[in-house]
Amino acid sequence: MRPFYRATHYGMKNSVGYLIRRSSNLLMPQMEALFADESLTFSQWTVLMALREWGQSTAADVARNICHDAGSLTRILDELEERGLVTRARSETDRRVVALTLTTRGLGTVETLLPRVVEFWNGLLGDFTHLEIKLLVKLLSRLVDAADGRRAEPRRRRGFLSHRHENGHEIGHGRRHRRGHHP
Amino acid sequence: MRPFYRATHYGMKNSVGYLIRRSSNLLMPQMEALFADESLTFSQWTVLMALREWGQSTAADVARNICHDAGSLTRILDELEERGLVTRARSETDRRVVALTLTTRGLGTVETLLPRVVEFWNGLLGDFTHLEIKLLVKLLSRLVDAADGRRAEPRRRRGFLSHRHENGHEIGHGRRHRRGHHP
DNA sequence: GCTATATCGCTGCCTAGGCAATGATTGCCC
DNA sequence: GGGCAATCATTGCCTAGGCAGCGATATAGC
Repeated sequence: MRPFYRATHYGMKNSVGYLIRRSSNLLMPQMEALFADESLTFSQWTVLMALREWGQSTAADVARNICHDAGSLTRILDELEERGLVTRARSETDRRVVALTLTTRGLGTVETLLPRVVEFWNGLLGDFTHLEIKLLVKLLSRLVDAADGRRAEPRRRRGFLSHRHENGHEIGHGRRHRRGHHP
Repeated sequence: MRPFYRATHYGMKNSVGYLIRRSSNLLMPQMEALFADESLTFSQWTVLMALREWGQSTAADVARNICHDAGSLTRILDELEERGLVTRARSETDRRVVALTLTTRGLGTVETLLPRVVEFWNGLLGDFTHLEIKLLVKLLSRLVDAADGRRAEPRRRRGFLSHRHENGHEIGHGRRHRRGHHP
């Protein structure tokens, strides 16, 4: 395949990287504004969505799915757990693993907020045809896949929890709210 | 226009927001890896590209163009100036404004790094047809425009420097390298 | 059974970047 | 021509998130 870009013609206007970054920088704050009254971060929202969508899973899996730092995710989960939106339960079959579940309250929050998100996107994409949106989604998905394949293969394991539904018992013994908590 | 998304069918796989964020999170680190030996941040790179592309402009304009926090940009410029890649010159016609110019060294850096970037993107988009890439760029541009229009109208002024080429003189009197420098 | 290696969740540390406030300017508008 | 509001670059403050390192556990090789 003949290459698309040439050094002599490469500009920001036709650079996918620049456009991605710019749209990300523009969109994330606008998304967060939708959750202001629930004081949810966009990252927190994404975690809730991920759990709703893929059901029970582990922190490591969620981190990979939403492409987020695992260490940072721990702290997000701390808060979500404290607010009663998700549940952590240590797995019996693999004691390294903590199974995450959306509580009914957490699910409720998602269902409450979802209409706003949908409305936001419908408004934003107001003068895109359905075909164009589908195309955009498809192209972006392929881009993500390509970018994902380029990271030195942290192979995405089959979800260990996807077929078994038995899981351990509660372990919520007093988590600190945030970092920097040193009495 | 009939809306595209519905709350009942909204999932991450078909969500533009999720895809944008994910690709951004995936791509930015990979881009930065390209500049590791020059120890350039992706943000720094973007600033250099912006200056190369739009010629001399002001910090505020660059901040808007690349959609970056102006305060943070000051610090980026501090470093770029210290490394001799850009030049700050206070404008004579509007003394609030500092005109930014890419030095020859800065331009050289861009020219050196550009082939890598081009190669990276050509590789990443290896199994996209040219038409698909053009389509992606066009759709993303429209998305950016839509998202940009939604921010309460911080009206993008005509570049004040775009037609006059006279500008002030040097002002590089000892900038601190980084923040937190308080002797 | 025993060691080496990988993965899990978690923590401390550090930096980039968002936000708000500042002082210096400019232009608007009456 | 004299305020008033907007814009500029800059700064300090604070937080989210990337990174490296940890102990616990699991797995593979022998």
